[in-house]
Amino acid sequence: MAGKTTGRLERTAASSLPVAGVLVEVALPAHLDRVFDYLLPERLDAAAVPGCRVRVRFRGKLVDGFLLERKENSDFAGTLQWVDRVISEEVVLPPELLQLCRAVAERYGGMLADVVRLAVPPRHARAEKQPREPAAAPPRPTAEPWSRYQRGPALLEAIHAGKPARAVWQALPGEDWTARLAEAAATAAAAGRGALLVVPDNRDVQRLRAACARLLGESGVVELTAELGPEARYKRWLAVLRGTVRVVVGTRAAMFAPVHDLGLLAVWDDGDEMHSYPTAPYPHARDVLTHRAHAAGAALVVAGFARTAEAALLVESGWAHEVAAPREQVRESAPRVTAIGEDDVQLARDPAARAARLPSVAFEAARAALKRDEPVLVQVPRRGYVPALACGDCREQARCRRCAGPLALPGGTEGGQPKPAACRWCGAAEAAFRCASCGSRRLRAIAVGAGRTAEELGRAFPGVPVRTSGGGEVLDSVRPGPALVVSTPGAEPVADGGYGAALLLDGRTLLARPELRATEEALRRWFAAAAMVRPGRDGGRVVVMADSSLQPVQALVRWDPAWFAQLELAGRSELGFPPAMRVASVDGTPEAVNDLLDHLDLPEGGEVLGPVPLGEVDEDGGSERERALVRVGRTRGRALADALREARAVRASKRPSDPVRVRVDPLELL
DNA sequence: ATCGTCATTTGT
DNA sequence: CAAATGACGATC
Repeated sequence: MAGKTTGRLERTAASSLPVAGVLVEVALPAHLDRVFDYLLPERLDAAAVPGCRVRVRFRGKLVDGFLLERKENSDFAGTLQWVDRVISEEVVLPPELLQLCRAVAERYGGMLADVVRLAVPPRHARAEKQPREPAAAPPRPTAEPWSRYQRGPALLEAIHAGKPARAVWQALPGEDWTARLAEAAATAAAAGRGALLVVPDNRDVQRLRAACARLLGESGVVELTAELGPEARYKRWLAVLRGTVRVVVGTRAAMFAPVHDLGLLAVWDDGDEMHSYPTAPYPHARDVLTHRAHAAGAALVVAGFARTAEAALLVESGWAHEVAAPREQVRESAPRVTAIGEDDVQLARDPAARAARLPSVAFEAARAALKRDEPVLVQVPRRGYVPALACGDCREQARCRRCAGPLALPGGTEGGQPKPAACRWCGAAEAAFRCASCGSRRLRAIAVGAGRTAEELGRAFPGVPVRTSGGGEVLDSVRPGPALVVSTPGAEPVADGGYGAALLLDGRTLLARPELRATEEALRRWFAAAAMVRPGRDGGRVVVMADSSLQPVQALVRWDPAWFAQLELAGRSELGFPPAMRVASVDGTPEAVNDLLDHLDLPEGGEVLGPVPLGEVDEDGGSERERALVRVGRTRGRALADALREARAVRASKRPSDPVRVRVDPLELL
């Protein structure tokens, strides 16, 4: 190979392993998702370490890429281009990380370059100059707090022993889950291994990082999120890559973090859709961590106050053990939950509460908590989540005649007609609205959210401070003492000592949503809020505005997330939905979707559902999009991903065509 | 995608 | 007969 010539100037190739396999970092069509060979000049021989970044000429232009391997020969028949330069000797794509990226690309039928882009942050030269200090092993924390859970101490013991324990952890209501996960991470670190903890959002990252820092010291843990900014992000990522820090806390952006000697991976609240990466190939933190645990022989903890059908499947299939507290312990810790259905609604007698139109049970629960100087959490739908309605003439807010809750348009259609207005609290439909103050029959949409609810509640409890959290302004915590805390789901501030009561006002609407995961999602939000309320024996109460005969409501009342997750999983199995089946969605113009399906070599036993219109119809109705679902048995997932990748590659190699979006395990099916 | 090459069409 | 347009197809 040495002495090979180019047209103009002669260069000498490295004497040993002169061929470099390079993954180029440019947007390429699907059929070009592969490694390209280049010739390595002698002068770059020492610097060209597999895993480093290089610059090469591709399509005549200089582009960045990753040197994946060095070899003696190339299969390429044409003349190889030269590697232009080695950008940095830092090995940013070590073999284990490359393997992970490959596995994820295969799992999702996506392109390796797309996954690598998610896994390796953009380079920032200055960040590479930081010192490399080795991380010291911290002391092992006590496993005592975990003894409330069956198999809890055993889990920590396994983590310490470096065994690949796999657990679905059902956190007890009121549990300081950040402290528990920090203990688990510190246990791994004490054994000289690394830990990666993935949580839904930035606020959780901050809390969990602080909890870890208490056990590991400020330098013993690092946070990785997308919000960090290029330099800080790369700097911290490098510290992880170099093994300078053992424990990583982050959002989904951290799911590929190259933690050394992985001993523990954990995902908190895996039902939160923030765990799903919104860019191709749309990997999900739970799935990626599951794979990593398997590949690295590390322990895995899938945790939450609620439980997803996916977590239930991990338990049911015997892949993971359940780490949960005995029933008595659950009953001890849980608040008392009351459901108020459509038929049970009774307005409070208290004139102030009547003015705020609060049901009496909710009013009493709140008043009792406030009397004990405890804060009350009020969970309301996200702003703009459901457009509320007002009288079209006098602008007074439109009210349910049964319970006086706010009326809203549920959205969606029923028999071709838009659904009539319905109460946001009790769910009763209102087909013939008549304004209580002026008698008008006209309705107009208004934006109602936490602000309005807060105002109304304030009137019902004069003198009690009202705080709101959600939308642009999310509170991290509230001080102990009487207060009304109005929050949208997911934005609930932490209350030291817990809330005295929680009112979950969005019941029916949440449950009525058409999505596959609507029920699971509603229950997940309720559990998250209710878990912040003090135990029932200390007076803690939760009032949920939903019919007590519904299964998710029963699950909340009995505090049994596992039971509901099992039912949900059984239901999905019956319908042939994930996670019981492996499903991929194919979105695009009707032509594009059909074209891809034509090229698809469907795995054995697979079937195509649809395509169906995707709702969002264009102004002129011309370029509406469609979605088809492709479904195979759970064990055929890999075959489906391969078939989808192949179909896209064949399609892409032909003339430029409309793009299709393919998602394996999409969060929402329709 | 984007940029070549080569064939075909179009203009004078 | 040259310039302009367009269809492949390769991209190390």
